[in-house]
Amino acid sequence: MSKNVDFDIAEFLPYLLNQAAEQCSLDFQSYYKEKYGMLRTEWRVVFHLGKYGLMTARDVSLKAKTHKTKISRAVHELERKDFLVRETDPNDRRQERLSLTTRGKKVYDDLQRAARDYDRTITDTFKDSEVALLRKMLKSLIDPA
Amino acid sequence: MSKNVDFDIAEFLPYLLNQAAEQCSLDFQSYYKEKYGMLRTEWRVVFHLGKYGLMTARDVSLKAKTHKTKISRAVHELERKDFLVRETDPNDRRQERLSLTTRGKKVYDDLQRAARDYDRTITDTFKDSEVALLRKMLKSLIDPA
DNA sequence: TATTGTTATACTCTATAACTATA
DNA sequence: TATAGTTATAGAGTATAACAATA
Repeated sequence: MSKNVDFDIAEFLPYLLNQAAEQCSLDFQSYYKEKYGMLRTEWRVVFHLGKYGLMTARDVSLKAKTHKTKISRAVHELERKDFLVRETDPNDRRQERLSLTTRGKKVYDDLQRAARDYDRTITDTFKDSEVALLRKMLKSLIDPA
Repeated sequence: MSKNVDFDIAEFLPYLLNQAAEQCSLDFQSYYKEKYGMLRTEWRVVFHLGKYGLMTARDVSLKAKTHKTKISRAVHELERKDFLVRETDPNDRRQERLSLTTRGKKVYDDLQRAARDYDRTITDTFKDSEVALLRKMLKSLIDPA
């Protein structure tokens, strides 16, 4: 057999992160998927427009750390569902100013509340200091300094 | 605009978990993908067989918390790549006993070392107690008590 | 030449149902 | 009837290159 008997995949961080992310993703998906038929990138776009107001696709792409092709498709779908509108920037006609429709804003308010509730649910069992540390560590894993 | 100005998707746990998981996953993928052409479920199977020796697909499925259809395909691929062999259990001919080949064991040893190195790399900047807490919290998110 | 956004394409991953063969 | 494993299929997510329009 192997000499490295102490290594345990069940303790391997990429594995734990993947399982935890998948679990939480599935849980929260039930809000935006079943209620609004949205996909992951779509609610991310909605969240950004809801929080920051008018943005270009590029802005969202940078903020959400999501590739422009994903954003492009999500925007297209959200427009089709009447959750956002876009208008060409007259000063630079390559860009489009994206903003939520009234309907989109309602969806944002609803989802944002659901997100906050869900976040509370899963952090409930931990101390505030522990949750703060968790977030800090995750951010550091995402963006190694 | 919205009244809930304090909600920030950049602090939303499912979002942070997903980004961190994706980042780590990509990093570690370079080991098993580029070197051995393996996919995620494949190295998970290799890791389990490497650690626990002979197992059935069902055992792996339970241990790895991975659906049997994924395991089935991964096993098929690993067999094709000559990383594992299977033999029907004579006592219950529905089951197959899976085990790594000599080649598979070498791959396991190599990947396991790489995994440990990678795990050290990303936990290096944190205190041991912090890493322990991180793992504990991730496990609790995966399996809410 | 560079940038914004789109389209095409391929690959990976996930989820589910239907199936086989055995028990 | 139940279980181990397979196959088919669709949906979701990701990655990249090539492109049009504009700057």
